[in-house]
Amino acid sequence: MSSCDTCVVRNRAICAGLDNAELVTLNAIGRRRTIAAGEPLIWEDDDSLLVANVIDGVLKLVTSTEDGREQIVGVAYPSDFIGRPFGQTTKASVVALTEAKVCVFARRDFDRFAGEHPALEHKLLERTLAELDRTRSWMMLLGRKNAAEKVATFLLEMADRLDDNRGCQAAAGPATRFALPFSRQQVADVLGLTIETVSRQFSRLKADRVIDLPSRRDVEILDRRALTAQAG
Amino acid sequence: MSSCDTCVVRNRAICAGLDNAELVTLNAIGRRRTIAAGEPLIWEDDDSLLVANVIDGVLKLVTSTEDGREQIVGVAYPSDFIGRPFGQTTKASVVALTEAKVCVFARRDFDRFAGEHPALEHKLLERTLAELDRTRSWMMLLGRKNAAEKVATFLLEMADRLDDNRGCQAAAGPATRFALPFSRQQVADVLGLTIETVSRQFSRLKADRVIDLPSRRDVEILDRRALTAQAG
DNA sequence: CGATAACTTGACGGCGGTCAAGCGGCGTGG
DNA sequence: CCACGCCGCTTGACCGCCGTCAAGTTATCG
Repeated sequence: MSSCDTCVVRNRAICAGLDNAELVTLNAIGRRRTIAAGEPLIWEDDDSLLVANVIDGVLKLVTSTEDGREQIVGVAYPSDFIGRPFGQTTKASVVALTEAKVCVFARRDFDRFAGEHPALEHKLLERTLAELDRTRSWMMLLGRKNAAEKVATFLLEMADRLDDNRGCQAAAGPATRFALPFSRQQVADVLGLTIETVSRQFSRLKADRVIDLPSRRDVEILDRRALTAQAG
Repeated sequence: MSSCDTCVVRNRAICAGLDNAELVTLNAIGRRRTIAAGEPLIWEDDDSLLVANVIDGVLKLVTSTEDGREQIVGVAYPSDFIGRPFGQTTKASVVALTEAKVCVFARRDFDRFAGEHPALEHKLLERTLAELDRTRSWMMLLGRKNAAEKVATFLLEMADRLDDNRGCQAAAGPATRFALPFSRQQVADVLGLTIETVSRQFSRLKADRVIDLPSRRDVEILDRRALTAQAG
């Protein structure tokens, strides 16, 4: 049963402004889909056929050059919107990093629905503006920060973003311990580094007792102050 | 006289969807302003008090670290929208690169007007989505391209973007000769390089007869094919 | 014509990329 | 239950690109 009634991101996603009648209409043109970790939802340079809301899980937006270099240009968390409405082609592939649940729409249907529902477009606009802000601050990181600063900034951002999805745990501020949804290679692809450099920076931070790495995917921030100081 | 009637970007900016009555209202809350080259319009971390449409000229959006490193995160050309509606603070300063004419609005006034005019919000959404696409492809450049590829990509993009503003010259395709609105340092700040590296890449391209540099600010593309090949 | 800022060019070194080997956790199969 | 292999990750050695520092050159403007 794929009803908006039971949707866990009902009040956070762009659907938040819609009334029940509108939700019924939206429900009729969308459908839920589960994507296994590592599976793509949208291919780079595809005709932009799909858009979607993330219900659960984490996905990456990635662009690559012909010779195989990759750059992760965005990460989508629950309640985030993915895809490119009102456009011809998407410039990035979307791939699930964890098992993910999404609510997908054919772009044509979504475009039409959006055109008739300004409240939805407004939500989408706010979200897009916020994403643009985040992307721009990431440009600063890519263009002007060194490896140590990149990794420190990354860990702090992960603590913030993953925290948002811990549900109702007393709005406890940023997490100090979390499971990375990224492999080392994917961290490298986010930061514009190589896997070896990322690994060395992680090891250094662990040796300096700024973080602990209880397992490959788990991170515990031991000294947030030190990490912030290194973030540039 | 600052009327929309005579506005040269009337049909390209986000105002394009508005009828005459709406324009009168918009006209009432906005005013034209001229900014000298090098002068700021918006300061980083300011309360987001202003938004604006670019009428003429080129402006940079720039973020900087406490220790003075700069990264240009966007460039605004005529008909582009600048500023951050619906938000608290802006994350970037806006500074004119050339003398610039803009149509400025108090953010509060603009937010209200936008809320009442879905057609305007729709235009703004399309524009923001396009800017996000461009920004993401720039992340690829910053994170994964080397100096030669960065400079080649930059020159090709400049040829395209500046071409858009040559007016009605028979839609002649990308320009082969143009005046950079950037100093060498600003090119470096766009590409995440140093001024010396930019200068060396320019010199190399000139020596290889891929481009000519008739003066400091002027560029002529002699061998577009070679430049494209080097863009990665 | 001189002062100043913008740019170019050269010498050099370090950060981070490349290549390669070693490690370790986990799943599979004997 | 243990042996084995695989894959992701770590670590080391080396080197090249590009940043840094410094000097020289060219435009621009009083």
